[in-house]
Amino acid sequence: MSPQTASVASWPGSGGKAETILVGAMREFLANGYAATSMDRVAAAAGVSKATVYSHFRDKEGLFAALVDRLARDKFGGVLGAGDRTFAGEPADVLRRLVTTVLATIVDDPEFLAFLRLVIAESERMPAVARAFVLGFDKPIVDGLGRYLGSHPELGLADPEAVARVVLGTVLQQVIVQELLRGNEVLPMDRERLVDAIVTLIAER
Amino acid sequence: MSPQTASVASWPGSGGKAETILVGAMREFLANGYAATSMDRVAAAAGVSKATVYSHFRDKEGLFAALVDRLARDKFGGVLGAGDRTFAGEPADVLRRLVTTVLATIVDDPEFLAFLRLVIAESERMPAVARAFVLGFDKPIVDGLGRYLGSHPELGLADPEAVARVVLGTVLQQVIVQELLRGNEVLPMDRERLVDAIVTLIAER
DNA sequence: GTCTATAGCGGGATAGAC
DNA sequence: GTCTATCCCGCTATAGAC
Repeated sequence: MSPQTASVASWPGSGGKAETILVGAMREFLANGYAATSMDRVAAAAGVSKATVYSHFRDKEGLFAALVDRLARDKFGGVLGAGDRTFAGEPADVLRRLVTTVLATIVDDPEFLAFLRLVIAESERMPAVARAFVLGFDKPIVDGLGRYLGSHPELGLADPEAVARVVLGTVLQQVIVQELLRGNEVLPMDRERLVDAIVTLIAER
Repeated sequence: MSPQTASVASWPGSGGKAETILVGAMREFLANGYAATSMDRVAAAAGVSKATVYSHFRDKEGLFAALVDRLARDKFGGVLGAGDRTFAGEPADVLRRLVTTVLATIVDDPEFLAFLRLVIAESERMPAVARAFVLGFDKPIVDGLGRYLGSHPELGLADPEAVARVVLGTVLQQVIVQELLRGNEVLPMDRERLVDAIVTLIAER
């Protein structure tokens, strides 16, 4: 309906407050998690009263669902936003570009990191959110890269889709262990070494 | 006043209730997360009164810390428990055995899965827990496998430690995407294909 | 040590004025 | 639509009996 950007935009009939509330809710939920976030804090963060929050969203779960929907739209576009150019060129170049881009997109975006943590944290109680994350984030990468690798028989890959999982895993490991779990403080690993390693394993020998 | 140390206060067979309380707390915290778990539910799950819980643990945070300590001891031993035999033999065999064992250890243990989810969920508010997880789980695998790969120059790996991260990432990806995020329902992938893929990439070509 | 009972507070959600 | 004020419940933590 409304292809919105990240800036403040109006929603027909809402006077723009739903947007303000969502922004406040985003800060609180991403910082504290679902259970530890109170509707009082959401209202305060948005600069409105609690009753106003409830006039725009049915309850806490409804607000959270709207927030997840919004974050999914905002964040998933960036990863494969380059479109057809993402999977164009020599395998080594494509792999290096894809891994570097995905890593930078997540690691350098604190909101994306907090979003990932929140989705994992609530995956048991909100499985629909978890599935939406897999469909919007993991599936495009695995499918796109799997098809690309499969279309290059000179790589000699018996199971390109499984290899795409290895690539995705390399990225996820860096994001989760080094960033979310603060592994950088006790078990450092530069992104560049990881990129070199995965590119070499698949396309440069 | 009471036996309130940071470590486990009693053992099975010692007749203590701290053990019973920890077992009840484990079920509740692993199922509901930290904030959504109430001390009433912990007491009920353990079959004691709330005051008894507070006589053995200073507060909710202290109980949680003792629980994490306990889970770390119980779970981290299993992964590399085989000891020296873990990194003995031909690279392809070692890799296949290691990945298969670690995957089975985590995926087939709902408690380990819930523990991992909990550690990620609370990693922002409890960074010490996150670091302990990295040191107890990731570091032994990365260091051990990295040294092993480095001691086999016939594999032609320029950066064995980074390759060890790729292996760890392959495992983590399967655990997080397929199990925690329920990817199996929308984006299936068998463990065997993943194991074959990573072994082939590193040691069989 | 363990219980029952309760203090004290903050949570989600709503009523009613404007 | 938006506010203030409030209801009612469940939470953490403790007091006091035994």
